Amino acid sequence: MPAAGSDPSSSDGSQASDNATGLRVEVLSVVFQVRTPPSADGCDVHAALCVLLSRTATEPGRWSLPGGDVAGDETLSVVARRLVADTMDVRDIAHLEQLSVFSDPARVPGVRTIASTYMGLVRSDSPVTLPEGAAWFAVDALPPVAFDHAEIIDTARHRLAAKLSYTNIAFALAPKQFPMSELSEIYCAALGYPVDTTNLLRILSRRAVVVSTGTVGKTGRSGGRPPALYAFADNELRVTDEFATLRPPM
Amino acid sequence: MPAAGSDPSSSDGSQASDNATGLRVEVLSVVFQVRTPPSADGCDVHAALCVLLSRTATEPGRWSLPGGDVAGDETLSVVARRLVADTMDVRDIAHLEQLSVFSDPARVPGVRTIASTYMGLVRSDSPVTLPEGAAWFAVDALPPVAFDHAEIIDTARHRLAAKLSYTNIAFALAPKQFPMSELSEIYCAALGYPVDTTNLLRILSRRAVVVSTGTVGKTGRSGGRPPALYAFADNELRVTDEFATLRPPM
DNA sequence: TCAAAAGTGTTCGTAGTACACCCATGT
DNA sequence: ACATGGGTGTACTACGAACACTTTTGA
Repeated sequence: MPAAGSDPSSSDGSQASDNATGLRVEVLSVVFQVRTPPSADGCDVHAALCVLLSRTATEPGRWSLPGGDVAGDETLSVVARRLVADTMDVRDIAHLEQLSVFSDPARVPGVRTIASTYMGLVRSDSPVTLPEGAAWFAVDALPPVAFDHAEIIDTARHRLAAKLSYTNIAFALAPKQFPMSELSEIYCAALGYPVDTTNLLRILSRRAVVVSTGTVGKTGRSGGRPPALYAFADNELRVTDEFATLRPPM
Repeated sequence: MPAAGSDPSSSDGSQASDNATGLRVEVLSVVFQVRTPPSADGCDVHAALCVLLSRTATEPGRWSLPGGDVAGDETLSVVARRLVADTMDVRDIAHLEQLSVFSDPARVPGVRTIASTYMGLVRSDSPVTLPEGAAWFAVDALPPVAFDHAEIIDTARHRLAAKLSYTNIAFALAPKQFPMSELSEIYCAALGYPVDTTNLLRILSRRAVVVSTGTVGKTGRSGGRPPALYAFADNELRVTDEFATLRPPM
């Protein structure tokens, strides 16, 4: 009733102590890379969308997302980057963006913990070497994961799929230069269904998302015409199809 | 390096004390309603997208978003609803969803405060009576606002505009029943540009977002044919145009 | 019967899909 | 020369924007 409003400096002591008695804020990151999944036992050796996970110390047999508690005077996106670099040795995240906050009081046992989550993308040609206890998993073949991390990964998958269709977000999944067929495979892996390479080029060209570099690549293992190499016009997120409908007049 | 991962129970004491020494989590809500703005001084007495603000205690002359610190074992969306109800007497938020987390260490002076923000929508026919020190402001005519609240409001505006074009989110802005012309005004107010009523009906009908109720309304002040009344098919958020492009085959 | 507002129908442009056909290279 | 993969061109479809025209009411 008193118009305390949102002014944080007007809060009284009882709330501050509430914090001190057990509110924890953790940052979790869903790091994606399109790569050949680890368990290439036989046939399907194609590229797949993979997530970065590490063995959980306290819950044997379960895997969890990289992250940790908030500390220091850093923006949370900086915290997310630092934690992934420290625990996973992954330092070249090409794009990082916020996902939801997960705040269910029962999401983890013990101290009430709120998770602020992020999605990070690593280019497919980025040479990552993981430390012990860390691994990539195809999103379609996840191991048992801790707490609500499966739900968080699912949120990230859907976010990525949605943004592929109306932004240039794939710049952070593809190498700096690439033949269109490779980009098509990346889209296919991230979306989960095939994409026509021909039309992909047309769409991305019209929107000026992708430009030709003029150079050509090497022809593949079994002959064929050498491909033209393309590159993304921007290296940061851009919305390329803002209004699906209800566009402003003119 | 040690695979602490994201397991919160594996964190050590230093981080917990870090929390205790001054990490605060606040929840802020951007509550929108399409209504006639307060300062109807003359001509433009049309409906506008308005935001709910209250006078700030510590920063005289500035207005701020409703909110407060996190306390108790509640999900943050419940906290947001409770805080708006307690401080603004607004209890019928038809839709509430998360916006971003704002975590710049310098966003408010004093104790480091992370803001988890929400957007709430109130139906245009909802009869709200605000307490002293609270008021609606047209988003195009905001008063001086505290801290980074202007940025938060801007984020909410853009989120709302985007979702109007690919979801049924307008169900939470419109009355339960309405003539199409009224819905058109609501879209116009929220988007900031005129919307063709004819085409709006066609689009929303095809997507089965809006259905005819069979009933007709009263004709307006200056004659005219009485309008058919429509209603939204759902009362919760639904994505109606998932893939702007790159649809799955078939 | 005239103005005002609602509803219907028509035309047009454009983006995206599907697919056939042509080109360049290695073996 | 032929298989293999890359690139170009051409319908076809569908959705949405714009706008003219008809219908129904109150004054």
